[in-house]
Amino acid sequence: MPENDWIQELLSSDKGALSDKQVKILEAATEIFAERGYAATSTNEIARRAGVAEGTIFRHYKTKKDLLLSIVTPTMIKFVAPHFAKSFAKDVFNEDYVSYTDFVRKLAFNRFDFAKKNQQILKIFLQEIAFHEELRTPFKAIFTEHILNKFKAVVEKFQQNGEIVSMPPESVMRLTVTNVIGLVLARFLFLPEADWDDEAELERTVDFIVKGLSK
Amino acid sequence: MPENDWIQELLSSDKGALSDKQVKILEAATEIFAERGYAATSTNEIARRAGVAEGTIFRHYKTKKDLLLSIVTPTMIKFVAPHFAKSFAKDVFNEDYVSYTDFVRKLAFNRFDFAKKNQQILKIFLQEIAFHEELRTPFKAIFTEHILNKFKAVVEKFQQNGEIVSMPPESVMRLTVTNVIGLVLARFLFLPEADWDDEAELERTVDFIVKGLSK
Amino acid sequence: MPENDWIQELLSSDKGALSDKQVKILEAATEIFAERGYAATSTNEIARRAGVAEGTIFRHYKTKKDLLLSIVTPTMIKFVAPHFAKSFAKDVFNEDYVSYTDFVRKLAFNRFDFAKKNQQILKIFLQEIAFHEELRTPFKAIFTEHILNKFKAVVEKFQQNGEIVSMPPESVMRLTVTNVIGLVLARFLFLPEADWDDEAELERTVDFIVKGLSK
Amino acid sequence: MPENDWIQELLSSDKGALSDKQVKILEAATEIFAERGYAATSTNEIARRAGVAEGTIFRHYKTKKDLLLSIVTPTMIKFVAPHFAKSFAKDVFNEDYVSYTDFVRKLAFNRFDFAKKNQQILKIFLQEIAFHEELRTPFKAIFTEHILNKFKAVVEKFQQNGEIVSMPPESVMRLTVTNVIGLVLARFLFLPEADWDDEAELERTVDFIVKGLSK
DNA sequence: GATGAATGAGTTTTCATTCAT
DNA sequence: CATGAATGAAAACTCATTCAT
Repeated sequence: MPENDWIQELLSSDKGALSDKQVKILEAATEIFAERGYAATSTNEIARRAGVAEGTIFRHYKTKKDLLLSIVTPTMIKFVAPHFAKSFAKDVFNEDYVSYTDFVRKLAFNRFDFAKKNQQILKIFLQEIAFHEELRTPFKAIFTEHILNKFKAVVEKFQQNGEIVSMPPESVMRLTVTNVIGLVLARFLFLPEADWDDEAELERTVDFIVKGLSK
Repeated sequence: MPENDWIQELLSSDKGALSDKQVKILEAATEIFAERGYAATSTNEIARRAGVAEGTIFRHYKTKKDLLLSIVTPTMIKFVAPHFAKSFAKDVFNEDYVSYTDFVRKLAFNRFDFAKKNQQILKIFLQEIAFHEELRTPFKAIFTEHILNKFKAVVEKFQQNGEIVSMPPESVMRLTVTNVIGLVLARFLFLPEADWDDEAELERTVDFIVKGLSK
Repeated sequence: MPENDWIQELLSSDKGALSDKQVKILEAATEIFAERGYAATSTNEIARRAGVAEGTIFRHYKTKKDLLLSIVTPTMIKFVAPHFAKSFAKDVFNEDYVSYTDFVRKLAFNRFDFAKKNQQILKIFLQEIAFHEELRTPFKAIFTEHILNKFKAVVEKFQQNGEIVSMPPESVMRLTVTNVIGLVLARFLFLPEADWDDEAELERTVDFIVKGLSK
Repeated sequence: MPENDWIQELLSSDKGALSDKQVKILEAATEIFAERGYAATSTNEIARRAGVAEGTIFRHYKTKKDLLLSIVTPTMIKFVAPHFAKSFAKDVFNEDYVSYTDFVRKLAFNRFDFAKKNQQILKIFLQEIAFHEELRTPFKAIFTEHILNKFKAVVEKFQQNGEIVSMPPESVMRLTVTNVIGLVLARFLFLPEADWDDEAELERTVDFIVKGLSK
């Protein structure tokens, strides 16, 4: 079940003190939130699928929303925060790239892999960020602090050395990110049943971005 | 309120027999569905914002889901079906284009404009299509029948005449669509507050797509 | 539609001023009350089956209960009150009988015929008399005044002349009535689908009563 | 409260795991269903009379109809199914009778006693069987399987030995049953206030049936 | 008279949350 | 710690009745 990879990571992370029941609750909630959406999911159903009593959920999570945040927030942070050794930010931004191509390839493959392992949570995140301030605010903060400026620096570096076209760095970033996310969503959300050659499609997408931004 | 443009069109369309209260219900429901999501919206709140009794909603729409479908379906159809004279399909696909650039520009400006006028409904649609079979099935059917093959034909034509690169037409379509939708979402959903130069950003996006796909 | 015979009679009776729509409402209500019961029937459904607007019902009948009473009361009265020329009371009680057999035969055939023509209303009556004081009180009054004493007199007459057994007249009446009603209910309510020889079964029932009560 | 005898039996039966509140709900529902009829009873009122929250009802019974069936079905089954040691079927049909008189007496006293102890439920049953397929179908099945043929065998035996008259056994059964039920209904439903000498009335009824059917 | 849209009180049912065991 | 019965507030939906047209 690669969609629940995050739980393994949670378990092996420092907080690690998750009881057996707690893990089952998180797994069940993740599944059903992804299937039906947060608001349409009842705690009763989560309890049943997790094989625990309804009261047990509230022993570990004060409210249903607490449960949602407990599922989504760590992944959201892991998506960005640099103190996770193998994280995106470290991998992608804290290295020196010889070319924008290099950078985009790393970015795309890295995030594609991450999405593959966290499909359900990412789906929940995408659905719910629109409706929960508690998700939106920290996400914006983390994103701005850890990603935005580093990304911008990378873009400006390769604009200055002439590899990529002169336009507002925000536009470059938007176009780059759009295509990575677009691939991920098409692959895992919209057309998961289709017959994908992941490697080839990733390469095509990277080539497309780079050529589109080339001078 | 350009987000509710669709109601004007509904009113002027053949079905047109919408009572005053019915319009208010549709407007209120659209607003709140977009704000909080379908499942988190109560009919009581819709009634209050619409200024009608709760029972009135159910006189016009058998169930809450019926109300959702009544809001989303017409827009979904209008998005595609060719018998609406000025529709997307007619505009974009039933013409001859001298270049893929031409086609992409038309597509991007046309859909950008449509999205601008139908922000709320499109947001609702994007949120809810994941959870309602009643939305997914007809959408797939309409999309497949009215868009897919025509789009593919356009792509293959310009692949044959050498304007765009040789790769699976599905990939070309995906990359093209991703960037149009990506722009629309960034503009109206994720960063509506930012300082956008719509014209310029559209042009940049079109150029990017075309250059990225050029041979 | 012999079950709605009563409406014909209503029409031809003195009140006779029933509009076309009114008749349709009475017919529809009778049907649905008999099918689902009074409490489980909505005025909306009555209106639809009658082919009139819901408001029209309330133009003719102040409340839903009014409609019920309008359907059930005349039949209930007709069942007993002597001023309807051809009524039960006249037929059965105001004549001289040469034997109890004679009397029971008349009673049984007469009421069987009446039930056959008023199945639906009788069903409604039986169901609803348990729950509506407005039905129970007048029924008791009419029954006591017009039936009870006359019936008792008949019984006592044939007890005195030795045709039937000595026991409390109330018991004789109960046993007699039970068997007439029992036949009617079995025939029209419980086992209407069975293969009945009405004539023979009536005769059997009459014989049974008379023999059971003989000295 | 002899009308609720069934609950005692339910409690002492194998399922016995009825919580305190559950018993109160069943008692309250039985009372009000009998008073006003199923359709005219609100779950809110049941909850109030039972002294529980409305939600509690639905924790134990998925729907209001479920509650009805939970009340009526066990009694209905107990009325017939032979595996209840002291049940009607065992008592009445599985013994050898020396005469039809013997049989009718046993039947009448036995069912009279049962009715006395289950007045409310039997009233609900009689009212609602007309409107609920879920009640009608199992009742017919149970009745046909456990009663009909055994009863018929008894009748035919005494027709052959000449104690009772030659007529279709169905008619004999109808006349017999009619008078037992007729007595029960008169006694407990129609005229419970009257001054009854139960013993005497039962004897009269038995004598009447037997004499009426004698050769 | 007839209509049917509108009402609002009421109905059944759901659900997050609590708490005694 | 875990349970699951109980809660009560709120949800979706129904319905008899009214009233402007």
